[in-house]
Amino acid sequence: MGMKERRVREKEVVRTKILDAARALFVAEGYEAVTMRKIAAAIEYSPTAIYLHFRDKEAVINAICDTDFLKLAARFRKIAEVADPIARLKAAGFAYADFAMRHPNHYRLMFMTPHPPHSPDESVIEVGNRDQDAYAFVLWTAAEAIELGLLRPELDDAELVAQIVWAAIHGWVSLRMTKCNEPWVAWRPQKRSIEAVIDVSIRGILRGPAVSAGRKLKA
Amino acid sequence: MGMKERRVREKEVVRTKILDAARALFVAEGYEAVTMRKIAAAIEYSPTAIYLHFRDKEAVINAICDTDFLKLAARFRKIAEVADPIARLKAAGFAYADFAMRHPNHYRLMFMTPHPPHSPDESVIEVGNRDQDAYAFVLWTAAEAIELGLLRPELDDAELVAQIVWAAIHGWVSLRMTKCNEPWVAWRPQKRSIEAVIDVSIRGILRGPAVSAGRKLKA
DNA sequence: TCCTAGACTTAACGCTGTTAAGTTTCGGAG
DNA sequence: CTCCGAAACTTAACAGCGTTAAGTCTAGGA
Repeated sequence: MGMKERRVREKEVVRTKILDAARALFVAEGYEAVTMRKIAAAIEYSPTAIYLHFRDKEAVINAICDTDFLKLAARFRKIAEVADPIARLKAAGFAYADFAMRHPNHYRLMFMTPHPPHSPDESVIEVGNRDQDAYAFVLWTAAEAIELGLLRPELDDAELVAQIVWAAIHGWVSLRMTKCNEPWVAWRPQKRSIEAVIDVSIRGILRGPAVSAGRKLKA
Repeated sequence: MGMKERRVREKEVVRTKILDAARALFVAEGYEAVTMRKIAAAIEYSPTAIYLHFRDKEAVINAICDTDFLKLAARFRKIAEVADPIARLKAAGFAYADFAMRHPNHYRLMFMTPHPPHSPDESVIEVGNRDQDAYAFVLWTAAEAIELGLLRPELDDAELVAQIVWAAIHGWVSLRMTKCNEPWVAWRPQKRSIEAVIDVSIRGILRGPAVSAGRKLKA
């Protein structure tokens, strides 16, 4: 009976081999360096064997990114316990930046290269579920901050607020990644720098400290 | 006598043909779509002819980006006339975002893909000259804002301030570019969105309105 | 008239992702 | 036990890429 299941299990083994070999290449040298032939050589199969397990090269690398991004989701799940939405937003910002800097090639592929409209059905990640989808998490937190009246009254749109803070942190991350070795920009220490970015973003959206609602400059 | 100059002139013509053909491909379809063979076909030369005018494919595309980026520099030169550094920073932010959205492929190549340490001698752009180098422009403006005491006292580092606002706007631009068609993020109208990003960044770095120096929360 | 320098082409190399066709292996049915 | 069919895998190839070595052709200068 269990014959079929054994076959499935064996196939799963090869699939995992492929993913592990591809991941090693990917984290070390990035998308371009991952070659069907190199993966094949690493696992001692022929290049075409990979196509029995994945539709194409993109599918291989998407599988890697999907599984690895669940680790970020796990960290977010912890952060979700923070009650204060502002503190939560800050914590998420740090976690996001830290994750990105630790997995630069994953990050680059997922957030810095354009893709054909991602078909959600073939991904593990559940869109809109804030335990799996980082954007949904930020959106949820922004909505809560608005509801508690913590933000400036113009910022009544959670989607907009989420996009603002996401942009700031993503901008910091991606500039660091692509321009880290440029001689014409003097990067400050990573910790100090990301702290400043998060601090400025939060202050920028926050309702001013003890300034009564009516007293705002229009400039 | 003028024979040599004529030869030089003729060579320049071919060089320009190459650049024009390559630019057309580049703006329409991006780096990957620019192929030595396609350029060659467009100008009715053999692919190898291109190598008589450019070291390699990268050199062709760098030449395009360099010349086109001088247009951004021209806009910045106008903005340099704005006296108030805060207003100048805002104006530069809008100009930067506008330029990026109008030349997405240029922008992607220059700011969203990693390069081997750029050798400055073979580029037209003069690093550190704020009339040609956009980063130098922002740096200069940030330094002036600090000097005039317009920013929060912790932000006494022009380089850091420049990086913060650059990150925010670059983040907005690059997210828009790569994730513009994602169904899971509801982008707000471009104008409203970039205005919010710039507004939040500026408010985040600005000394609070009429809050005396001693009264800041440490949280 | 001959020579040389430069512009250009042809043919090729080694690499890529991908596919059509062929081989090998093996559990299950007759 | 034999045969079949399906699944796993390989070999060989295609079309494309950037790049280069070698050869051709043209025209100005001696």
